[in-house]
Amino acid sequence: MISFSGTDLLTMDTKGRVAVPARYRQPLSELCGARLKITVPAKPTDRLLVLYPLPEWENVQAQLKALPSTGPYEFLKRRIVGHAKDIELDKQGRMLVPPELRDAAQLEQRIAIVGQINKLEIWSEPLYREAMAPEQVSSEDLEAALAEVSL
Amino acid sequence: MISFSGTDLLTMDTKGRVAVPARYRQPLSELCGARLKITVPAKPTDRLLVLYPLPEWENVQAQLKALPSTGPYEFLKRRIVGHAKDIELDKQGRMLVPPELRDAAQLEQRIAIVGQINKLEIWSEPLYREAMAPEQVSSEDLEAALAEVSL
DNA sequence: TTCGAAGTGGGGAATTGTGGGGTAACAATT
DNA sequence: AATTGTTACCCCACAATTCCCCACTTCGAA
Repeated sequence: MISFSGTDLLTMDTKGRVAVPARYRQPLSELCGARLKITVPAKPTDRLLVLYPLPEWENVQAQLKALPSTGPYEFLKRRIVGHAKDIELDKQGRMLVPPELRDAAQLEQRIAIVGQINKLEIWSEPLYREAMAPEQVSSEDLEAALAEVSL
Repeated sequence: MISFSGTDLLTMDTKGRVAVPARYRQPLSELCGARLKITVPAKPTDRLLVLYPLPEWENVQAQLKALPSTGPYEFLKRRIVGHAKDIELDKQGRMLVPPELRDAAQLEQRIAIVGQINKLEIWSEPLYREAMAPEQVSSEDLEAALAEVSL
């Protein structure tokens, strides 16, 4: 299985195309013929997109399917599955981000692609910087979280 | 398992390459084919990079993956995994530090590589000197910490 | 003083990211 | 059904970066 990590700062061109970082291309091609699924994240306030290799997506979808159709579960399922679209890469290794998802994540020219183990996150670069700024988390909370891991 | 210790003062060239201290090369090659992972430290205010041999990184990543996707945990995971990139050494035993990490740690020409048991730290030399200055820690705090160990 | 190992620098080829033109596919409209 | 317009995908092209190789230099040990 692939493991995604690291950030790539890229530009989305006027046609809405974004290059998938070269280091992922061969692994993705071997794993699933570079067939991917793109959708919105679980939290409606988060401004980013998530990109799964198809096998990973199957796993996500199975978990969602098992949820009851009530309240927040139904919301979650409807939101995530309802926004999910297929992605393939063109011959230069680029994906075409669907317009409605571009809007949803407020993507402009500058993009950050962030590896998160089983998925890629796609951010507007300015929004990503904001989200990663130190003041986004109190140092007490962070210290507390750090106490639970040994790095 | 390798144990890193000691400080090496080196220079990063204009292409962003830094020599890995020679005494680590053979052990690293035997342990994991000199495959490493470089990323940022947990605290967003710290200006340095951390370098793990791949087996050590697997351990770190497993711990992070187990964290919930909420509040400071999500921040921590997104930050550390999101910045982690693969490193291999060229034939002269140098690594190429990715540009976005160079920036994050404010690396310039003069670099300090500091062994820390299971990982290497990579500092800008001036920032390292600063961080190691006596006034960076209150002597009361230090005394308190010292009470917990016998050296 | 010589030798070897380690750190440093740079040339040149290959890869990667980016932009844009042309054309085929599709939808919407007349 | 014909026309128009839009979109997506192919190709080519350019620039920047990365990678590979070779070479110089410094320093300590023999």
